[in-house]
Amino acid sequence: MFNAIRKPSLSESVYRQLEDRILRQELKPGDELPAERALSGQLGVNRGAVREALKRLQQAGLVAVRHGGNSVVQDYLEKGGLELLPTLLVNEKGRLNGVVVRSVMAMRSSLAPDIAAGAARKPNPALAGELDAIVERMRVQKGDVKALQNHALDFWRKLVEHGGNIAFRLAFNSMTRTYTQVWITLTGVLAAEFRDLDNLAGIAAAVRNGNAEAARNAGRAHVEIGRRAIEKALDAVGVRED
Amino acid sequence: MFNAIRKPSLSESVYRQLEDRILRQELKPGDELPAERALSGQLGVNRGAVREALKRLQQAGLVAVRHGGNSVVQDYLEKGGLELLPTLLVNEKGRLNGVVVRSVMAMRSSLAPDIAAGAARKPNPALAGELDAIVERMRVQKGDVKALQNHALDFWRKLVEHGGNIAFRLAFNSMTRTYTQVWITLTGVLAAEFRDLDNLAGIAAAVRNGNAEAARNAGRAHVEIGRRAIEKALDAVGVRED
DNA sequence: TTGGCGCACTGGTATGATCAGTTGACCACC
DNA sequence: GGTGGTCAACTGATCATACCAGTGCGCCAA
Repeated sequence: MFNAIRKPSLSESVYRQLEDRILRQELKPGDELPAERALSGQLGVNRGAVREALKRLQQAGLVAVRHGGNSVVQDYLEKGGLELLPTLLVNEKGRLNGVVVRSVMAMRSSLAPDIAAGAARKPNPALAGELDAIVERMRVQKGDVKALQNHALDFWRKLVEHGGNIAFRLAFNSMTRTYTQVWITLTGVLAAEFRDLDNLAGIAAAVRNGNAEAARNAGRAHVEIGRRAIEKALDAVGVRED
Repeated sequence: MFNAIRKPSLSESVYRQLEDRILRQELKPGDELPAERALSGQLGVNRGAVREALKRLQQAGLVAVRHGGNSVVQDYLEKGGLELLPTLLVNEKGRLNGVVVRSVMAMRSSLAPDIAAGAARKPNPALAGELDAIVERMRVQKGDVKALQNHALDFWRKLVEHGGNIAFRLAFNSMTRTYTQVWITLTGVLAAEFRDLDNLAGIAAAVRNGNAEAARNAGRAHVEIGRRAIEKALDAVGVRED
């Protein structure tokens, strides 16, 4: 296959640059940004592009725009949302930030059991059938880790789609975007989890019977496999505990 | 005290209007928006304001903007993040959406125990002291539910700030924004939780000793009180289970 | 000390022109 | 019939230049 060519717009480039500088702490909370006119001059773009970028930064909680005064950098730890995770995940050199990886995996471990339980609150043979089908495909392709990874993501997407919890679903979207950004890096590390078909089958069975507790336990056991694998990998690279 | 007066900008108004129409399903996924020039004409604002709003909608995952073609409404259930919760929480008449409330409370129940556990992973007497101080203030003001509500939020904010998990922290920000939007409505409903100082004190003690499991259990017990209260209130109003 | 005034900043809004990507109709070719 | 080229009519993207509106400061008179 071929990859589509995407040319980022000017305002997109401006946004990325400012977002990066703020998240990398080059611009600290309380700092004032240059005036829009000055910024557009320094960046060599028209003022409209700068304004579009500033509006997005404002929405992301990274800057505060005040009519009559300069824009001020905000503390993303107090104002930001989960959308920031993909950017926070990698540093300026494109290397993974271990602390952020740990955080995301911990959050996944918190939510996954309840996502599974939510989908299994009532018996749902139709959904269980779809889940079983995915597990079966994984069983067939047990040697192809990349295929397993795709199927695993599909499995959880189905669960969260049918759980009826919109907060879980929106959080899942943010976490998926974070995850897919380091997709290839984690393929190998999470292989052990991808091969744990027993717990996935257990979740499917629990969904069929409407056994929320069984789904919760199987879900917890499943994602803990991946979490431990990540911890082990991070320890090996020497990322400190906190 | 007095409340500051804020006059929304044009692009803000445009954004709100389009966001609302999309989240209320008036504009469905796949629908094409009018051209920017047409939209600015219909809304009676300049094109820049429309473009600034569209950039924000794009960032929120609500529309896809394509050079050469019209912008297309996206499925927020697939593309949106937690930032959408505050808007989803209330319908066109300003009434609470019970399904969304349930979702948020469920997510809170998932995260809170692990947030408490994260803060208690290692002994932290300093933090424990601050937490105890908050609990003590709550004990003194036991009759003032609004004050209790503020202190409870402070308590959890301190926990999540010191837990070292950035994903929890960013999710907490989104949930807090959702929560504060219906602050007064929930004051009375959650009163029972606010008065449960025993579990909060238990969390503080666990933080002091570095007893993560104790913190997790106390946290779970605490938020479950509020969750059950919400469920009861929703049932009374006749919001169906799913 | 207080309040009013004015200037010099800032962001907010408006307009009109031009560049650039997308689509579909049309047509000449093989 | 399928291929590829051309062109016109859309669309968004970028630009330049005004002017309106809010903020903060210094100044000065009451």
